[in-house]
Amino acid sequence: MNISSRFSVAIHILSILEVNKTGTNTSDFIASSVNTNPVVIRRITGMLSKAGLVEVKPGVPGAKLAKDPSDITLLDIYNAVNVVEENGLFGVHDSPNPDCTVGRNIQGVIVPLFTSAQKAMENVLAAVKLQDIIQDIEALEM
Amino acid sequence: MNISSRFSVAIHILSILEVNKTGTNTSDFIASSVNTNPVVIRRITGMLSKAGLVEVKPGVPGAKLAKDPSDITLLDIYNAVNVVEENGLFGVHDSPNPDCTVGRNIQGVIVPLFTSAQKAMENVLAAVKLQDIIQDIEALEM
DNA sequence: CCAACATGTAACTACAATAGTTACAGGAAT
DNA sequence: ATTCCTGTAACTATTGTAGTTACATGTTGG
Repeated sequence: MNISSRFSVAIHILSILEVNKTGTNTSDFIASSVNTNPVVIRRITGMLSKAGLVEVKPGVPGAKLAKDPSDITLLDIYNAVNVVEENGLFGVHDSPNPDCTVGRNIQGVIVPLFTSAQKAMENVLAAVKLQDIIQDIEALEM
Repeated sequence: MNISSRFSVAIHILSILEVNKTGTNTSDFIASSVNTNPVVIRRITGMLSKAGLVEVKPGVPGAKLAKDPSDITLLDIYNAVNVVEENGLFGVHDSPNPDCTVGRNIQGVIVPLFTSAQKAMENVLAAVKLQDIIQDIEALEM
């Protein structure tokens, strides 16, 4: 299992919108950079739009960032593309047997642990801004 | 997407082995506590056995912990049941276009970030011992 | 005003992982 | 030798992902 590449593709899309901000970034153009189908790009761009990260209008070619890159965190993007449910990173078997000491208590014990493990991961994402990604990309081009 | 419930089931299994250490914990018995099929339990127990966390022999009813509960961390269990590849929590789209500034650099930028996010999550798991789980379960019974 | 072009989205396919199930081979012990 | 258990192969159903085709809808320049 892994977290859907929608997340990494979304970061890729937003990076292009900033790096190539003077150009017209159509789904076809972005798709050729990501190396996928334009419909995949439009689907993800739609999610980013609903989350208020991107501005895009039917019929009007190209998309633009709706916010400054320093106001967008990786966690914002991660939430936008709906790759992991809130407190749902770890699957938990349901309906354990209440007639067993372990069965009737296991969920209450592990769910908070799973939640805090997930939060620790998400906190790392929250600490990185799109701006940092752009800077890293441009630094690699020097 | 979520991380397979094999992980939570494995924690459940190991907890039973400790809490009911004086009894004979067959796959049928454990399955009735987890509320699943005995084969599912045997599959997971097999993984835990390969990882050296459990002792089980063909033909001999029941399984036993191979280590002290204070020497088993949730990370050990997580690794044993193979729910997430090393550095593979986040899926990354492959073959982005090298003719594009973003395309040729995006992977180099995001992979280390993904790795550190994953590690942060795994560090939380590493900090919890099976012994802690057992204590929490028993505390809830008081 | 309409032709050309882009976005939005439904519908379908292929593929992989998960979880449950049946069936049965093989080991252990009374 | 019978009985019970573990190990495992094989199959199913379900779900999520990613790619693709097709087409309706919206915009704009000539």
